Amino acid sequence: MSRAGVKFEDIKARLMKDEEFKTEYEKLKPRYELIAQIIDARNQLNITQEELALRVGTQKSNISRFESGAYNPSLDFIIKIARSLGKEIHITIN
Amino acid sequence: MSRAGVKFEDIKARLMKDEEFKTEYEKLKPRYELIAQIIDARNQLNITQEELALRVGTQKSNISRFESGAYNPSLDFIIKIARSLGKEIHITIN
DNA sequence: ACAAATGTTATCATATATGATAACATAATT
DNA sequence: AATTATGTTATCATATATGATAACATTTGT
Repeated sequence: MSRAGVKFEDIKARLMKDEEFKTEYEKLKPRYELIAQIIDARNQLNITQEELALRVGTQKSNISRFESGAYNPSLDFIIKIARSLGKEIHITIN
Repeated sequence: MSRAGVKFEDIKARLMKDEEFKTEYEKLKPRYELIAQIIDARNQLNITQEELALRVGTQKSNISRFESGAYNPSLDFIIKIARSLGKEIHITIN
């Protein structure tokens, strides 16, 4: 159909990818937002990853791993971190 | 000291246990509150564990296991369930 | 009371989170 | 620039979450 350089198939593929990306992002959003809050809170308290690790009862490498968002933490781990920062965690769905 | 039947050591042990219980409960509270919300939402939609499992892409036994609170779910699992119920999940610390 | 639907529990296999240690990279301080 | 503090990445062992299936229990509806 189109004589221009861009083919529909390509556009569709691109849009699909955007959709996929959006869906993936939506799935990961809560995790990233949580991590951002945790990092903020740790910075507010001016404590290092190592100090936080100590309070949580784990290693600094695990805190770094968590803050990097590279994996899917358990609820307990999240709760422990929040509490170690003197924060309460609230989870709501709506 | 006391001639009564209840010994201080026993009272202390009891109080310690209460403290332990309280601490344990505080740790588990967010999990239970989340589960309660999930169960509520599922009931609102009038869908079975099996139907929810289908939407999540897992087995009904896993949903039952989750709703029973018997284990420590991953963040992704929680998010998937919430989304499958048409809900957004919000996690805040403060 | 019976049957069907729904929820629970047990079990196994597999994937992955976490604990733990060490090496490395980067930033901060002097 | 050199040292120290902080954060990152890699790796391994172990515990546990999850997928999956099946048997069982309980509730619901007729």
